[in-house]
Amino acid sequence: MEHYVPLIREFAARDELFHDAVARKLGLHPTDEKVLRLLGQQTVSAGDLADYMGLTGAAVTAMVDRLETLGYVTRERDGADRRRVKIRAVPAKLASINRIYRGLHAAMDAMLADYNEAEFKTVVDYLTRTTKVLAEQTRKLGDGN
Amino acid sequence: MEHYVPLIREFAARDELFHDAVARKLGLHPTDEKVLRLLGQQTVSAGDLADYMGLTGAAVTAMVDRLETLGYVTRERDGADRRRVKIRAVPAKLASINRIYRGLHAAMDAMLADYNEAEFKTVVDYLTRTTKVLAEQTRKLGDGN
DNA sequence: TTAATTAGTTAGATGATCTAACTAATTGGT
DNA sequence: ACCAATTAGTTAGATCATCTAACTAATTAA
Repeated sequence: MEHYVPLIREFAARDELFHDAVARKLGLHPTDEKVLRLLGQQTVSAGDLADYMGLTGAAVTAMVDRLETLGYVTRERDGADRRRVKIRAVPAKLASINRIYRGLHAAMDAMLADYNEAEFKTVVDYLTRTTKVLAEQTRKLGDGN
Repeated sequence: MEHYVPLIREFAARDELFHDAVARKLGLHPTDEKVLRLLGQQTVSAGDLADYMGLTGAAVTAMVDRLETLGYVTRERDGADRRRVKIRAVPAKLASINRIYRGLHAAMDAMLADYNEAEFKTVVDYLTRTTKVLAEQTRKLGDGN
C-alpha cells in the first residue's frame, strides 16, 4: 500500500512525457496538443478551454490563434450567446494526429485484453473515482487561495 | 471499452491541474513542484532530472538554481564521478509540501479502502503496466527523430 | 434603460525553456 | 601512458507561451 504513491506519480509523469513526444513530433507546443486531444468532435468554448487547461483567457486566445493559423481549429460565434466563441477541430488535421496515437492504442488494447470483465470494471471505477477525488481536492486547495 | 480513452485523458488532466494548484499555493512553478515530488529522500543527478522532466540540461540548471535559492534543494558533487551533480531535497522544506498533500492522501486512502485485496492488486497492476507501455511508446515516437 | 456581469481580445511585461558554445571530468583506442 | 572522443553540467543570449491589466462587446438584472 505504501508503494502506491510513487506508482501514480510515475504513471502521470510518463503520460505527460508521452504527450510531449507527440507534440514534438507534430511541431506543436504541448499545450496545443493537449487541447486538440480534448477537441474530439465536439466544440468547446474558449472559457471552458481556459478552465480545463488551467490557463487565463488571454493565454487561450493566443493558443487558439496559433492553432487557427496552422489550420488545426476554427472559431465560430455561438448563435445563442454571441459573446461566446466555440472552437472546433478540423477533422482532416485530427486524423493526422490520431495516426500518431495508433501505436499507443494498439499497445493499450493488447494490455487491457489480459483483464477479465470484472477487472476491467475495477480499473474504470478506479480511474473515475480518482478523477473525482482530484477535482474535489483541487477545488479545496484553490479555496484557501 | 470505447469510453476508456476519454477517461484516462480526464484522469491525467485532473492530476496535472491538481499539481498546478499545489505549485501555486507554494508560489512555485509547476515544473519545480514536480521535481520536488520526485525528490523524496533520494538524491537524483541533474541529468536524470532532465530525462525525467523532458527538459534540456540548461533548463535543469536554471530550475535547480531557483530551488536552491529558495532553500528547497542542495547541490552535491558526486564522489565517484565528479562531473555529476546530485540534487538533494531539504527535509524541512519537504515537510511543508507534504502538509499540502495531506488532504489528497486522506481522500485517496478513504477511496482505496473500498477495494478488496484482489481489486487493489488489479489497480496496481494496471498502473504499473500502463506506465511501462507509455515509456515504450514514448521511446518509439522519439526514434523517428 | 441603465448598471453590473460575463466572454473574449489586445497590449505589454515576465520568465521558463531553448540553442549553441564552453569547461571540466571520464573513457577508450592505439 | 596519452590523446581523442564522449559525457555532465553550466553560461550567455534569444524565443515565445503565459501573465496582468485594460478594453470591447454582449447579456442579464434592477
